[in-house]
Amino acid sequence: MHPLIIIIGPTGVGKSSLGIALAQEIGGEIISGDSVQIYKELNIGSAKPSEEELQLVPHHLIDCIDPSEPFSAARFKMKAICLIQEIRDRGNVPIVVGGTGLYVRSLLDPYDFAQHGSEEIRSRWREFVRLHGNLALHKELKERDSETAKQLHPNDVFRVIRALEVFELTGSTLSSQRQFRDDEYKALDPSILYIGLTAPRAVIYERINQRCVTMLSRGLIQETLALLDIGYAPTLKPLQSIGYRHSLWYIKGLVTQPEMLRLLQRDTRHFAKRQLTWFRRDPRIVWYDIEAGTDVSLKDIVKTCRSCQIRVE
RNA sequence: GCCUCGGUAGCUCAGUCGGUAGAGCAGAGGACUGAAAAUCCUCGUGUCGGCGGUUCGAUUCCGUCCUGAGGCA
Repeated sequence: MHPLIIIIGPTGVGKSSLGIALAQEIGGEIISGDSVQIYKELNIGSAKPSEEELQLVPHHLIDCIDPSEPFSAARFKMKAICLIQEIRDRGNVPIVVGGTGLYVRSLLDPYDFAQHGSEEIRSRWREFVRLHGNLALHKELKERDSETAKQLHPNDVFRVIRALEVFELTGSTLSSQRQFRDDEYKALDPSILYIGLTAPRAVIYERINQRCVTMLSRGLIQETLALLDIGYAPTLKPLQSIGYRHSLWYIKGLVTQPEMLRLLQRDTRHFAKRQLTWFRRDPRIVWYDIEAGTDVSLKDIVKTCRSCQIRVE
């Protein structure tokens, strides 16, 4: 048996605490599937579990990468797969907890991140866009990989450049390297339990609004200032994420604090909606509504664990 | 009580020299293969405050009533 539990869901529904409770219940170790909590120093804004919570059960891939170090879905996949094996070897149950859809999905479906990235190639194309515009860039891709070009909107410069980069690096098209269609979901091994945590939209939004207020009172802006003090550049990728981006606007004097809060709340809500869009179409997820009460969910989940032969104490 | 200015999409408002209306914000749906908390696409019918009148036709003009803000008593 190769037990694995995955907990996903929109931001702020309580994935972390469910993960911890479940890990304590069945002897699990947590692997974070979150693209921001992985960074050190980013605590308040990433809603990282507290020191005390992190002590309760073993946590991995959380609070472990320097904010200046580039990270990616590819690196996540590599590390997470090793960790899952190690945890199983220890006789524990790996529990992946996180809201970063691509990261989590990369563990379940045959995503091929084989082609290495090249910052040099990317910046060359970025310069091309600056000079000739989105449409010209898209045309370049069309000439090399019309299949992928058809799937990408010319304004999605980010992905168009990635496709051009892959072509340049490998000499073959991204479309020919695809191993599955995006709407294909591989059947899961019966010992994998894939849990989605959710709530009515209004509840999710209310929790988010409240959590943003709490983040500010806990010192989100001070945390961001401290990062700058240490010497981290405001242009670093992790500092462009929700919360830190907003703090930087405030610090630069672009917005007032009430305005910053408003935008922080709005962007977090939008983010939660995107997460739901991503996860909603995955038919393998078993959804639990937190309105039913987390305790009840936990009991149900443990029961489900037993019935699908996941080793439980 | 009188005068003035308002009452149009969930919110703030624009507009129609009379031919049933449109922006921003909020919201919704979707995409997603090495930045993914990123990046990107799509979506605006609402008794134009109520009731009458004029008109072929009124949200637009007139009357009246309700209602909000301000001013004068």
